[in-house]
Amino acid sequence: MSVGRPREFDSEAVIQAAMLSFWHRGYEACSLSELIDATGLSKSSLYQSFGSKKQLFLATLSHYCEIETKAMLDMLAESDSALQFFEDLVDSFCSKTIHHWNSGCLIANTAAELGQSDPEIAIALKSAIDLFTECFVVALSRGLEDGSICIDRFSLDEVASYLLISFNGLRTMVKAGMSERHIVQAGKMILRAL
Amino acid sequence: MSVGRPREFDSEAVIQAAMLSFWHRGYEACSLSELIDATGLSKSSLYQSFGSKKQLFLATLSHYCEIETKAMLDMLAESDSALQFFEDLVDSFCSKTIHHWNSGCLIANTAAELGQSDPEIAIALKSAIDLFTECFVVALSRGLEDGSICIDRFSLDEVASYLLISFNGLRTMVKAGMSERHIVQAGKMILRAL
DNA sequence: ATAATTATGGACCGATTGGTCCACAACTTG
DNA sequence: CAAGTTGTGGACCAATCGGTCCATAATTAT
Repeated sequence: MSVGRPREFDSEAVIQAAMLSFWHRGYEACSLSELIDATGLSKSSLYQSFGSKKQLFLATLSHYCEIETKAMLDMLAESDSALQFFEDLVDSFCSKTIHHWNSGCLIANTAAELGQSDPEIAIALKSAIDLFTECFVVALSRGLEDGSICIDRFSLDEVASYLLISFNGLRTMVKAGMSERHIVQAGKMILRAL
Repeated sequence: MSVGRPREFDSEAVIQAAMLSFWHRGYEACSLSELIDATGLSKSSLYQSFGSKKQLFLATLSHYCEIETKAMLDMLAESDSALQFFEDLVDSFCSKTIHHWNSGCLIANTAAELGQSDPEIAIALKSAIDLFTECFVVALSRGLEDGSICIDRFSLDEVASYLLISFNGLRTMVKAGMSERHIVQAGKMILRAL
């Protein structure tokens, strides 16, 4: 074990709490005092452990990618078919309309708010895109195997990108307050491409 | 003419300048001093004319809707067919990948950053969505007339919503730095629904 | 026990935030 | 010209921003 006073908090729990704050409020709007309240850490502990607000944010971004892709792959594994997986995924986006629990997708939010303005965040966004795309590629290829999905004229990663784009649009528009009927029908139209 | 000292600036030009600042930097990140620099107004003139940062933002939102929908309807009027119009629209989104001139769509950016957190902005977002949807409905019905577009199983406004959603996803992902090939191919897939 | 190391809380920092206020400039109307 | 009205620039404001620093607590290694 290392020398010195042991840390009194669970790093992952802290990142999880910070992630929720950033997710709900956006990067700029989420102040240090909010992060301190949410994580329960003192300012100095936060800075000692993560260096800066931006670095903490980058950590939450990669944590987000990790848990979201893991959740999707679990969901895929339990689905009867790949198509069913995608339908359930779309349903989960839409159902959040009702519960007012919607904060969109952290990646899409970050892309919209910060885009390419910061090089480090731009890199994180790019790798997040790649990760989610890869996740959908896995699902799509299972769909080709189990016959629930049919793809022609496009490659797997192109279709995966299409889904990523459409799903992000869907979640953002849910957040924007689009009517549930339009969201649900759009979800069906998106999946008609499969 | 009204009594008192006449104002020395053009309201629309000020809103246009403010719009560009908000668009490029986001609501929270765009500070008052930036707005003052961009508009050329003094702080007191800005507050006298618009009341607050938020109200100025609301004004820029409605200005954005006005000029963007007008531009789209002009584009539609000059298109050979409605399908051609949508293809050109998608091309215009994609070409911005190259020019690094991309700031996404102000409505989508605002939805992602602020969502339902502020009631007045939520209302503005809703009416923006309705306006853009209506714009697409017009284009789609022209497509039904000129035969360039075929719709079955869905109503006009549902397809319009689908396009709004997909286009917003597209523009956000351009901003996120997705590769041009994936963007272009996704654009094609989106339009396959028509 | 003591030295070394790390964690923590809180005081403190300059800069900036959105916003107010007021003296004065500039104009119209009588 | 005087009275009335509105626009403008800049001084000013409390609050908050992200961030630093340091004395002290808590632990391990010697």
